[in-house]
Amino acid sequence: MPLYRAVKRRLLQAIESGSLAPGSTLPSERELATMFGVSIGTLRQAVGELVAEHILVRRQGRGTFVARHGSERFLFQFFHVERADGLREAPELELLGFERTRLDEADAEAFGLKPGEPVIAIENRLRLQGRPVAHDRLLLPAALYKGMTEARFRSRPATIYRLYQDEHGITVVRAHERARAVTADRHVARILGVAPGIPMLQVRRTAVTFGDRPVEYRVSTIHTAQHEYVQTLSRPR
Amino acid sequence: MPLYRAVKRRLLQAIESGSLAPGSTLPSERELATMFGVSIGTLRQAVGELVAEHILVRRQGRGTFVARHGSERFLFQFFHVERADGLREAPELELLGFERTRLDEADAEAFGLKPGEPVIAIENRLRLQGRPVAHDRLLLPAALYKGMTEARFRSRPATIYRLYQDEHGITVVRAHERARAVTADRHVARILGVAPGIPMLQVRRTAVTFGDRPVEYRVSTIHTAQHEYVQTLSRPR
DNA sequence: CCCAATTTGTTCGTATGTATA
DNA sequence: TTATACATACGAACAAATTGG
Repeated sequence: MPLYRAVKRRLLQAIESGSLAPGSTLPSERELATMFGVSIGTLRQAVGELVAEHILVRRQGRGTFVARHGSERFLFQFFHVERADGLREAPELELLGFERTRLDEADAEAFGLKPGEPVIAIENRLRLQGRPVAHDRLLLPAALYKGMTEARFRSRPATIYRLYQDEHGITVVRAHERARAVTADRHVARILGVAPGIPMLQVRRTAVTFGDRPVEYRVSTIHTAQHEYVQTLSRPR
Repeated sequence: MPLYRAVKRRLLQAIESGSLAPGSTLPSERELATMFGVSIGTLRQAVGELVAEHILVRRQGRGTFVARHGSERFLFQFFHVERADGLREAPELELLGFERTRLDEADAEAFGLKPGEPVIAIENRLRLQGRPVAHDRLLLPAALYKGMTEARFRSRPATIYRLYQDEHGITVVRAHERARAVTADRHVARILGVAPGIPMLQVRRTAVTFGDRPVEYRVSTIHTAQHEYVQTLSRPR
């Protein structure tokens, strides 16, 4: 294995273990190079890959930081519903339900966990421009979110992913999504104020942290009459 | 502007202008560095960015090449419908229609071009596991696809994007997509053999080449009863 | 099968530029 | 202004992969 990859691994371990917390500043490149016993060029190559993966952020004149959630930009990366005319806005979120339960067969399959696993189930309504647009159902493995309470969830200052990170040390690094068209069931129709049976976009997302460990499973049901689900694809990795 | 960016621009211009064709081999790094009058490190930095953008491909011991379409991987990058159980397969494609027409108001808006622009309109049916799963309607600016005929389109050996590249020198570098749930209209329902009115996933894609110039507009209508639309999201750029 | 030439990959180190506090 | 940090540019040396003889 190349030396710079070994350095990258050690940095990644420090981040995953929490000894380098999100938002914290790394030692300077010169110091890190000395610590690891490599040249500054090699150190920069290791850091460069972590920057490319959005795990670190470099700022000229200031330093290198462990990336954290919460920026506007990041929000839109994981929530990219916008009005058909292209207007983007942060969603307004209402907590409709919060309960502790256990994974049933179907959810366990989709989540990649075992049936019976204790989970926290959360239900949200999202509004854009004041109008209800989406319904979310979240499942969180209870074992990872010790001390999570409805009050805490309700009173969080920033985004959900930021809450995971700040309160539970969980950093979402990637998410897999699967989309399909469904008809609105009575439950969702009532919550969003639409007629049952109309077509809705259903997005099932599994969010993972380092090592592809699942940390959140979410089913979003989106009313796409006035809004659309957007993304950009680039050439393969 | 940093020197390596100037070098990158010159390389990019050579690719866009066609003097470096897709699939061709670049001169060695040492030669390029001499040609551009920069150090090999600076040359490598310029090439490195183009590699990161998937415009060039480096192979140790062999050389550096201008990337081309056509790999299986690339296909899946832009066509990512798979069976609900996760099975992935290349789609079987049937050409249903091929005609020359002009952009109407609505399509022009979505495509980012002027109404009345001459276009080639193509209609396809896609099958997976032998069953009709999606309907595509493509619009191509006729000005960019001179000499395109139905016979040529029908007899292409590889993917559509590869055809664009080989026959018309058009390299698709990125695509923007907007998804929504709709009800199947009579036309699409008949083609896919489903009941009119059932929910379908509609994906509208604009494919662009260098400089964000649109080169294809496509509306896919996907039957998501047995199949799903999949993707992976990573942290922000 | 091995060798030699070629090409990219990795590592090193130094010097200078630019942004920030 | 000064100090510190990352950014850019240079170039040398060796490693690893590939190709052809």
